[in-house]
Parts: sequence; C-alpha cells; structure tokens
Amino acid sequence: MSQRYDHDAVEAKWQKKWEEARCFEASEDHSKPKFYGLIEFPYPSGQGLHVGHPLSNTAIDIICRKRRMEGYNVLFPMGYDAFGLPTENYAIKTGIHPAKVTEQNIARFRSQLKRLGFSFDWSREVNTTDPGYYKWTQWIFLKLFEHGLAYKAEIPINFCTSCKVGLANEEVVDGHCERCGGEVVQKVRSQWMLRITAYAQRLIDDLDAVDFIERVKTQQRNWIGRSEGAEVDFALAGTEDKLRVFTTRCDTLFGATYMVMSPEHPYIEKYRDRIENWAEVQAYREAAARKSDFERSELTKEKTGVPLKGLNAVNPATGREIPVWISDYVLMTYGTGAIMAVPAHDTRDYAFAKAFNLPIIEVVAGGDVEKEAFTDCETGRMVNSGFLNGLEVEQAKEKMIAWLEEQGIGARKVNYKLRDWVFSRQRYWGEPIPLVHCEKCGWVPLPESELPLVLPEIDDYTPSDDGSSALSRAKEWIHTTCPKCGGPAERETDTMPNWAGSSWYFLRYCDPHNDKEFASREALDYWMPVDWYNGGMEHTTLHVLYSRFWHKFLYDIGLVPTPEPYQKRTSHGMILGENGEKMSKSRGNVINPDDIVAEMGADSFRLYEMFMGAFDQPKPWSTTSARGCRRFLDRVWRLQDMLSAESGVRDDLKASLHGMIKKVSEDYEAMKYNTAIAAMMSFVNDVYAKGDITKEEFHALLTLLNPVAPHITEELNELLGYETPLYASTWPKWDEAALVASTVELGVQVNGKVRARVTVPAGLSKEETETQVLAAPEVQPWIEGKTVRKVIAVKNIVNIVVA
RNA sequence: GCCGGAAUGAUGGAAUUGGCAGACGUGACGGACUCAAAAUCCGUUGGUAGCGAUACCGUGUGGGUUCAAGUCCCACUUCCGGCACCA
Repeated sequence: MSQRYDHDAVEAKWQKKWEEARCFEASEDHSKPKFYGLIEFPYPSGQGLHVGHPLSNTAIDIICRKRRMEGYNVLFPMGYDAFGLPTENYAIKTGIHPAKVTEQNIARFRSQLKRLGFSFDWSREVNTTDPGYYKWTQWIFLKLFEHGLAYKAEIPINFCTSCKVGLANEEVVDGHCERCGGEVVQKVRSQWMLRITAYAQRLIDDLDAVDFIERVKTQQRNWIGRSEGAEVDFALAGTEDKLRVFTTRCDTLFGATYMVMSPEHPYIEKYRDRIENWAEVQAYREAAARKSDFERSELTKEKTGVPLKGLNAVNPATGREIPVWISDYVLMTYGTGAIMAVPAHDTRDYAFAKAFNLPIIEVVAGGDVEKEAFTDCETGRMVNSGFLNGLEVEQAKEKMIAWLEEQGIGARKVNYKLRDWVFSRQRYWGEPIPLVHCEKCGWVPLPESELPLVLPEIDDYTPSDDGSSALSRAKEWIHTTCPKCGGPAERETDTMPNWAGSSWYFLRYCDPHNDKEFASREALDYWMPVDWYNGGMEHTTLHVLYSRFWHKFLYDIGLVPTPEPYQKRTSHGMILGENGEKMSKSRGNVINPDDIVAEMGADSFRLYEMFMGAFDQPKPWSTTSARGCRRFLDRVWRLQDMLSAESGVRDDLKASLHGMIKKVSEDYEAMKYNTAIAAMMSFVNDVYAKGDITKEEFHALLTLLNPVAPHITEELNELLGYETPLYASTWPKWDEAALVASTVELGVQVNGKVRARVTVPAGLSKEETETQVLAAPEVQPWIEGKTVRKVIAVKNIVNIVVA
C-alpha cells in the first residue's frame, strides 16, 4: 500500500526541485518558437493574496506549462506594481518608509505565490518602485514630453477630499474615489496631462487586429465613445462672433429653437455687458460651480437653466433669431461646450423646453412630439425643413453637411468621450516627474544621465494642506539648477499615478536587468507581443487602455516592434463569497488562500479554482466543493495501488484515454478548465470501475493533469519510475482513429421524442443506418401500422416521422 | 436610458453551437468494510403517477420557426456588470 498523500511534503519537495533546476526560466535561445504568457502583476497590499490572484495565475500557468511541453520557449514572469496609496497611507500612520513596507509586503506575496507552485521565471522579477525600474518609467515620460504628448494644464480635476489627491476620470466611481470611497469634488489645479485623445481613433481601430474577448473590446469602444456628426456655427445677433456647436443630428437643424451653453462657456464673460440679467446668470453659474460633475449628472430629473437676455443666436437654416440659455446639462468638457437644442428630437432638450416653455418644432415626422421627443433615425421622414423635406434621416444628414460646408458655416466632425489622462498625483509614493521649472526656460526635462530622479528621504509623508504632495516640503530636493541655462530652478513636486509603472512592465520583463535601455531591441523583437494576457475586467478602461496608448507611442517613435502590446486578452469572473455576495471584510465572507492551502494543499486549491465553473463567469466559493477536489487527487494518488501487470495502453481504455487527451487539450486552450477536469475525473472513474491501470495509461493522465496540479503529478510520475520529470516531458497527442468505437448507440426519436436506443456498427452510411433502425425490433412498436413519412439520421440521432 | 452578460435539479455547473437535457463535483439517501466512528469503496438521486416495465411533464415567462429548440426568431420578466444630461 502506498503512503497517505501528504500534500505539504510533496509540494515542498517539488517546489525546491523546480527552484534548483531553474526549469521555468525563459531561455535566451531565440531560435525556438516563443510564448509569452502574462498575468497582471499584483499590488502588494498588506492583506496578502486573495482568492482572485490564483484564479488568474493558475489559468495562465496551465497554458504556460502546456506550452513548455509542446516545445515552446516560454516567458511567464512575475513582478509587483508597488506604488500606491494604501502603502503611503500606512506610512503616514506609522512613519515607516513606504519602501520598507513595500519590501515586507512583497516578501509575503512572493512566498505565497511560491507556495502555490506557479511556474514563474523568478529571475525576471520586477518592482515598479525600484529606482532601477522607475528610471525607465521616467525616461518614457520624458519621451512623451519631448513629443508634445505630456503637457501641463489648468483644469478642473476630480479631487478626492479624503486622499487629497487628483484622480483620473477612470478612478472616479459614482462621485467617489475608487480607492478610498471618499467624496470627489471639482478643483482647478495645474496638472500634467497625457494626450491619450490623440490616439483615440487608433485605440478603436486596432482592436480589430487583436484577439481580445468581445466584452473587453466593446467596453473600450464605449469608453472611447466615438460619435460622428458636424460642427455648426451659429451667428450671434449683433456681434461678429459665432457660437459653435457639435451635433450628431445636423439633419434637425431646422428644428433648433434655442441654444444652450455650459455655465463655464467663455462667451458668458465676453458678453457680460450685453446680458441684461447678469445677476441671475452669475448666481446660476456660482451654484453650478459648487456642484461636482457627479451632482450635476446624478439628478437626471429636473432641468435647470437661465436665459441670457439680450444675447440671441441666428439659426442658419431658418434665419430666425433664437434665444441662448445656460444650463448645467451642457458640459464644457465635451464638444464645444454649447449645443443647438432641438426639443422635438432630443429627450434632454425636450425636457428643458417643456420646463421653460420653449417652442418645439417637429422636423422629422413619424412620432408624436406633443407627447415626447421623437429620436428614431430609422423610420422618420424630414418635414418643415426646406430643402431636406421628404428625405430619410441619414440622407438628410449628408445633404445638410454638404450645405453647411458650401456655406462655410459647418463641417463634418468626430468627437470622442475619452478625455486626456490626468497624470499628476499630489503624493509622495510615486515616480517623481523628472522635470524642473525654470523662470527663464519654463519646464525643462532632466537629462537622461540624471535619471533615475530618486525620491528624497523625508519624515512625514502627509500631503500638504494646500493639496500639494509631501515632496513640496523637501526644500533641498526641490531647489536645483536648470539643466538648460544653469539658473535656479525648482523640481516638480507632483508624482506619477500608479498606472505609470504598469503601462510598460511587460516590456521590461523581456530584458529586466538591462541598465542601458528599458529593454534591448533584440529581446523585444523576439518576445513581443505578449501572446496571452489575462486579468480583471476592472482594468479594461484603465490599465489596458493606458498601456495600449503608451505602447502605440513607443511604436510610433520606433522603440517597440509591434503596434499592440497584447495579442490576446482574456478575463476571469470574480469569485464571490460562499453566500453569493462579493467577498469583503465588512461582509465577513473572505476566504484566505493560506487557510485553504494549509488544509488541502496548493494542488487541490488550484484544481478547485479551475473546476468551480466557467472561467469568465462570476461564481460563489464553496469550501466543501473544494474538498471534493482534494478527494479527486486522493483518488489519483491511490491509482498507484491499482497498477496492472499489463503494460501499454489497453484496447478497452484506448477510446476513453484518447478522448480524454483530446478533450483536455482542447478545453485548456479554450479556458474551459472545468470541463477538462471533469473529463479527467470521468477517466479516473472508468479506471476504478475497471479495477486497474497500466503505467503508460497512468503516465498519460499525469501529464494532462500536471498543468493544474503540478506537485502531486510530478511525485506520482517519479514513484512510477519515470526519470524525466513532467515539466520536461512532451504533451501527449491523441489518435483520432482511436476515438472511433466499433459500435454506436443511436437515440431513436419518433416524431421528435426519444423512444428507443439501437446499437449499430460504426461507420454505416445514412441509408444503411436508416434501414437498420427501421428494421430494429425496439423500434417496431412505434411504427407498426403507421406510415413512415420521413427519416432523418444525424450524428447519433435518428428521427422517424410517422403519421 | 444605453451597452454587455446571465437565468438549467436541493446546489456549483455540463450539453460537440440546432441533434438522446442534467456530464463532472457538492449535498442527501441506501449498502459494503468496521466493535464503532471517520476515511474508503459500491449504488440511488429532475418532478408527477405506478409494485413494475413504463407514461406524462420539465432548461425564467408568452408566442413562433423546425423532423428536432436550453440553443434560432419575436415580445416580456428578473438578476449581475459597465457607461450615463457625451449633444
């Protein structure tokens, strides 16, 4: 009898062996085909790993282990995205330097990850807070600056009142800070911005060339929010000025009965003297300024606004004067900050017109504008619209654009919802922005020789009361000389957001110890692009979009070989608590991976996470189900007591074995890990029913199971007497011929209902099958005395239609 | 409101993409082993009726297409994600 399966001993043994053999380190032999598998490097929080990390990691670990067995040179690296607020907040509280906290947290993460047996290439570990790494983050920033893609702007930013830090739009969730949940308000600050909008169209277009799961593509497209339309100039009566608007419905121009400007529109100040109700206007603007973007958009109900008395616009289509209003439903940050209002065909304009009794003119027939706005573009026909009358909406748009261009008062225009990326953080624990401000020369980049610009040692990490970072108090560090003129200059005290280091880390993995370049061109040519990248959906509009943008920029300036960083992007579903709710400390339903590993071992844990359900769907945790996975590994372990005296693959197991090889091979590739594992369970059940297994059959099973449960399978492989460890073995191939059984059981339907089963020899033609089935005794009771109208034989089904 | 995803036994989930619904696991029940328990092994387990073979019903709801629908079409309901006054 074999010994009991002792997961601790087995797993420790093999983890040590792998480390000593360095068998998962990527080779620099560039003649072999490569595979670059990637998972999002974790933020090393104080809490350690949660159950979601191993889900993503195991999924790609399986693919990487399989690829190695298929002969690929595999790069599967790991690192830490370690700049960020929780560490800094902890430092503020305790006074311990964030670098020190980071180091401790990384040590914990590393040991947890090693305990789970992932086949990472640990020799390539990166850490975004290491000056040797962030030197290159700063370097790339300088390249962006050099090419005009980094600029400083006075803009209203999202400001978290609790973190005292500016946030990108992507980091604001329901008017609250994504990280701490604090209230977010608008604050005007001078901020570094990255011109991601310059890449908006390419970020959409190039999605066609990559293999991302569809929901990632759609979500990115929606976030970028392309919309096609036209810009149109409306003359302001009695002035030389034009009020420019953006519209997607220029076909409805004849129906524009008033205009609305955002309360921040510069024309309001400009025409202050003409505005007769200035006090009222000013009061409205002040009230709007006090509201955050969130408040302004949250209360979708009541429309508010004030007319600008004394200022009228002229509808260029009708020549009529129409009033100009201001309202906070028009955003200064989109389009031109002003709109033409067509209440008959826009629901917001309709609500506004109803609230303030403004005229509603129908210009697209087909709805009932007495009741509601008619916004359908498919069925309507133009009316009350001069030269557009009778046209369909799409035709009318084209004709209107042509007319506008001819008149010189408008043009085709594409707008995007995507905004430029607010890149400054008023925080200590981030990459310093390597620029200095000189009175004479303005913003001057540091020369490359001065990189990395290292964070200075300070005692107090708290942001300053004026909202600037703790760095603003490091006077010695701040005061420097201008690299250009040698005069006195000051360093930038804002740091980069934590998305900076993660925007290019996959490049560093290709050549992580290079101190001359961020990565050698040779390494990049060989390894890039990432072949398969798995990560969370929450990063779709943040990290994935940002890193695509950086990568495209680096491609444009000739530093990387591919226009896209990731060839394939997949995403896992969230693991919920046992009660089906999201895991959280406050709900008290958090599962700690350490506990599970201690109880049943890393292999069982990995196996369970892969077996739980569809990889991309959310699914609840169940510790009892996890124990079922442990039970399966116990059954596999005991197969060593069931070794047959025979050898080779026996005929009666051949179909079952090859079926399993095929199923597992294909299902791994499709991330259908749950059904792959079910197939192996079925095979083991077959073996138990049969009573014994040969060494060769067992070895095939172990090879297939190895990517999911690497430790136990290596141990059994060794116990079986195989000298080559599984990690150095070859992935098995299935034999299609072996899959064909000698007989097939057909389900026989009569009028669509299964009535009988008939076993016939395999490989019969359709006609022969039909003849045999109609003659089969099991079928007779159902067709006797009836007319057989039709017989359909498909796959394993024969349907007989009788009357 | 818009864009995605989902709804299948007590339960997590399968179903070769139109072809025998419920694979595999959990739980439950029964049996074997044991002085006993645990562990293990072997069964049973969608519902209703029947001793039974069997019959009828059954994939959120209502219609439809088809020899055949969990799968396709139309109209809904509920839940989960994302976006949201984007002109």
